[in-house]
Amino acid sequence: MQTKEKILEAALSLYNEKGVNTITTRHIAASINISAGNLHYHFKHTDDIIQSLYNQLAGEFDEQVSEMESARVTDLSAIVGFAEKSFSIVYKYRFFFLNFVEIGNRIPAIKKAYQQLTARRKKEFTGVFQLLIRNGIFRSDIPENIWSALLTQIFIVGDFWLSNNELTNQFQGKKAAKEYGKIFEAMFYPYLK
Amino acid sequence: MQTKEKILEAALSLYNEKGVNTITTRHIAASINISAGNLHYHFKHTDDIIQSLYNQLAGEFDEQVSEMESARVTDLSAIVGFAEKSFSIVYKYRFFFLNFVEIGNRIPAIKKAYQQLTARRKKEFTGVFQLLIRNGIFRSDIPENIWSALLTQIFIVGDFWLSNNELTNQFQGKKAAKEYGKIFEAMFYPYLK
DNA sequence: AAAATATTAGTACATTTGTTCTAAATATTG
DNA sequence: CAATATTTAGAACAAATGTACTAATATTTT
Repeated sequence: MQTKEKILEAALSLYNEKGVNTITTRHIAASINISAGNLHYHFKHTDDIIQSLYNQLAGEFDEQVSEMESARVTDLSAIVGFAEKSFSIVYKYRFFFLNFVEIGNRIPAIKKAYQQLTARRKKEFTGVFQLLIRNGIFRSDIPENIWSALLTQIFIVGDFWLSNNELTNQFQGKKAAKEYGKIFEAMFYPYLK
Repeated sequence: MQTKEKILEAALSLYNEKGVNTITTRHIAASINISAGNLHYHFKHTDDIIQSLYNQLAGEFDEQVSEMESARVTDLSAIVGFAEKSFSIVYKYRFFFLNFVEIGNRIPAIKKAYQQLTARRKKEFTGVFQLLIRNGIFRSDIPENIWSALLTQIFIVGDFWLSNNELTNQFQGKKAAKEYGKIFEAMFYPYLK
């Protein structure tokens, strides 16, 4: 494996484990037995590492939105399936979501990219909702502004379930994604016909 | 005003404005024209300042939960009222909520206190839900696990609406609380009879 | 194989930060 | 008013951090 990849892999692992603010380039370098100088040859600035990891994350989300685009959504299970995939991406890159605001402020390009990604995902979800209403899965008596609010709720829960877990339940490892998956799924229950 | 109070006031203001991680004790001291040495006479450690601010925050929340306890909740407007109050407390101490996980990990006493507070608020909300079902405001055909999931959703949205705003909409000042208040209120809509 | 290029370790430096220490000034108490 | 305690400013320090620089080594190209 290339040094560059090794750095990214080690950084992700350490950031996830100890938090993005406690890990320095020296820690990352030491963990793969290279010098700090070498690390900075590959990534001039620490933020370049974080940016690279965000690009990975965004790539995986993009892929998932594309799948959603091309899939034929006929019932709730499709949404649940996408949610599961989202949750596992969030878990994989959890250090971002546990410090999202700070990272977004520190690296504006990340905030901007995230906004675009969110806009795209929102549009996708709106389409799915309309389809599920037409198919008689979702209630047809819900006003537009409630659907719109639901979308925001979905994104808040989708982005911050991990933070809630960290602060309260502290389910370990993949169990967290599983438990919060159920909570996420329950969001749709009262909208079912 | 006592120096100690001045420090807390300045810290809250600067933390809210620039984020808890970019502000140092020197910044806080400078902003009220005292020396860093003096500041550290009043607060030996930086974290003592944050802890003090958390105690203030928890006090205001406690007060609000107590009100909820004693109030006679007969319709949704009561919940909305409590939510508004919560939202304004969150806004007042926004730096916490924008970095909650990190602060909680850095100062375990805060995490612990927050968990207890959350437990108390959850119990309170559960009581209110039951009342509203009995009063025919909420639907009576919702299974227990869905109510329980709703509670968690409520706390996630209640704690992280600000983070979502920071990352996406960026409503300024009190407008943010107002807009997200609407989104919060909408959470209850599909549960209404 | 020689030359050019890329990669690496190690050192060094400037800055920042939390905190401690000292001595002066101020306020409080007897 | 004298003694005592509190508060304050300012200097000083050690540790940490990001990153630049240098020289050696390894790899690739010609």
